[in-house]
Amino acid sequence: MLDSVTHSTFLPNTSFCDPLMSWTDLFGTEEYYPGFEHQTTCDSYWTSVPPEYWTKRHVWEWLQFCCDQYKLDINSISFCHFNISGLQLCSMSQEEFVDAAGICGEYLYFILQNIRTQAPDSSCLKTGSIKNQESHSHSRSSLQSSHLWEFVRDLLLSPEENCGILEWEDREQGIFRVVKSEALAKMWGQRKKNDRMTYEKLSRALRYYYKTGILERVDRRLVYKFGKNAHGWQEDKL
DNA sequence: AGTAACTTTCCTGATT
DNA sequence: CAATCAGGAAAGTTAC
Repeated sequence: MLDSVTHSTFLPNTSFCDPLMSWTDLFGTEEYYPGFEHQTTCDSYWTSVPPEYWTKRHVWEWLQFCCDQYKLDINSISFCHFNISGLQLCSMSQEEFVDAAGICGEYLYFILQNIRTQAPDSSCLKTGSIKNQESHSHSRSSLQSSHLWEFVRDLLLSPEENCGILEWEDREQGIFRVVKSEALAKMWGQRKKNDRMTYEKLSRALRYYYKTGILERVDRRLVYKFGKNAHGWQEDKL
């Protein structure tokens, strides 16, 4: 399960202050978190907000991020144990992490402790502070590294940004419909800073996912289904 | 620096 | 007819 994750990935010298990773990337727009950010396209970094101040939603997004980033098995995580604020998260012992997420719990605990020690670290704050966000806006953003299927998934899961572009056809089975194809393409293009994106091209990329089991073919126009290798979309796991 | 994975671009032809 | 689907091919990009 964790063969792709070696312990060295989480050694203390591993930086969790990745300067390419923004708070927005991890936690979405400021609409959810009016207390943290005030710029619409802010690029300040998530380490600028200590985990103690995270909301439940932040905690959930962080778990998802860890699964995506470190290839942890999302199915081994009991999300109901993590329906808690950042403050509560920080008060959890390593044993409690293991209880809630098995072997992944150990890694999650370790990652969290790294973030906690690095979030107030001056070098992180220096590079990650809101004041310095302008310089980062010119650097490579991990927005560009987000995969298409994750972008689609996250859009599906955030009605505020969705604007009726995507909608669930069958929530349990992970079947969804592209309602506004051109709008979807435009939004994807926006994320990739590519104004030549079209639904034609986007759908070609989606079709490649059939091969890898991220998506499954549905014999209906503009309808797709998450495959067994897609994760993070299931309602009861959120 | 090299490679593999992923995405974009373009295309031909089929289907709705 | 216009939009979408299916993939092949190849080039471009990103992550490691």
